[in-house]
Amino acid sequence: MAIALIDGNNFYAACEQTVDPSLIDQALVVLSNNDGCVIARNAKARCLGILMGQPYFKIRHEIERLNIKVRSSNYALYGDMSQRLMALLEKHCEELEVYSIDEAFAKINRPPNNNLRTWARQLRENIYQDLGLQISIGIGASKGQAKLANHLAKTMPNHAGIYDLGNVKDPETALANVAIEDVWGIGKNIAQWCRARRINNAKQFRDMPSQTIQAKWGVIGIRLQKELQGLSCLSVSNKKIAKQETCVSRSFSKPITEIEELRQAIARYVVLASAKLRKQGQYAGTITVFARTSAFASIFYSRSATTHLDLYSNDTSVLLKSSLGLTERIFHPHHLLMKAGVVMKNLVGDDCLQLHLLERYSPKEASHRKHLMTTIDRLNQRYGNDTVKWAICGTSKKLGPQRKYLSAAATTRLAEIPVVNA
DNA sequence: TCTGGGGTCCTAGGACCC
DNA sequence: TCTGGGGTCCTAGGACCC
Repeated sequence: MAIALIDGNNFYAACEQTVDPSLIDQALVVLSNNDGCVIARNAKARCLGILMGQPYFKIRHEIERLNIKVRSSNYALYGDMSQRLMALLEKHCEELEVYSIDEAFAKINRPPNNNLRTWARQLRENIYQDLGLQISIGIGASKGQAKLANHLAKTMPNHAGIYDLGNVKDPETALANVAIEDVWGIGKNIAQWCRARRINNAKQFRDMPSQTIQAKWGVIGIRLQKELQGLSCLSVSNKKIAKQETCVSRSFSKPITEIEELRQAIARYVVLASAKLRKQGQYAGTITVFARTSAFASIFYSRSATTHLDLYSNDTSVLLKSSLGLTERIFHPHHLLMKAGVVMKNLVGDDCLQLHLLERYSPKEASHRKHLMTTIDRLNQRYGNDTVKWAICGTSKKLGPQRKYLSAAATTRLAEIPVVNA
């Protein structure tokens, strides 16, 4: 059994190009919420030296000078394209684990001749034909190897987006060519630690004494190493695992200094988080709200406050009541607050919801409330997020994100479908 | 002036219990 | 002066991912 990692190349940028043909052949970057920094770019923009994570305001002039196109992130579009991609992959793989918006692990049986290239090539063709998206496929004996192979599929131009660590001539050299920073699971800190010990690439990490790794990085480090050695420690599973927490947070487009504004912001996030809970079929037992200055502020300020609910809930008005009471505890009038959020924790599913002697509502009321929430969710889903609003959320523009370069909801809104002139 | 958002897993240490 | 041992639960913080 082999494991493949399949992902969309430059996914966000590619999605933008599929719905706007004028972007094809152009260098393109996609910005984060609030048009903060670069979170995706296509090959052309990369060649022009645009890096991931660069703050937009720092490179705006350069981007204009180089005539690079810019888009604000459009998650409705990416989410929808992702669903289509995953549905297609499911058809072509034995077992599929959706790992992120543009990635999935797949289990595949190796054919007797050990050659999976034919399967992979066919899959790439199908996806391109149906969605206009390019994918890369990495194959190995474990998730770690599959990730590594996927990296090689992208960086070795003569492999046409497919790399099978279990069926190539010289995997050792390829491994030695993967910088330690590019290994899945190795971030800034572990990489720094490795470099200091002259462990500079994936091969050296795989072969270093495991006791050394164990002593510093514990089970996580050991697991990483074993995965690279081809010993599978992380299983591939298509089961949806219930979330342990759910968070909604945003940066503001301008700093806020009034408690009323903070209250509105928290209210908006609670409304979104409650809808998320209902979609996931979960109820929260604990709510944390937080507010902070910009991470780059001269004096950093950050406060959080937590409350435990008497009864688990996913009813927006119940959660609003509990969380708004916490706002005073996190507000500070002399700090320019730039970001706030709410975290729902201690989540339980429909199936293991404990009944309580002192139920909040009578059975009849409870059923009414549930019906009300479902109706609100449906209306908002169908006609857009703010169709039914809670008055407490207010109308302040500061709290909404800045998205100057937003593309159309081309796949999720009938009125915005791209028009093709024959 | 402007620097994203939403997650997971693991560990250490404190509080508390018997 | 002496001041146990073993366990659980919770939280904060570190590290990482896309």
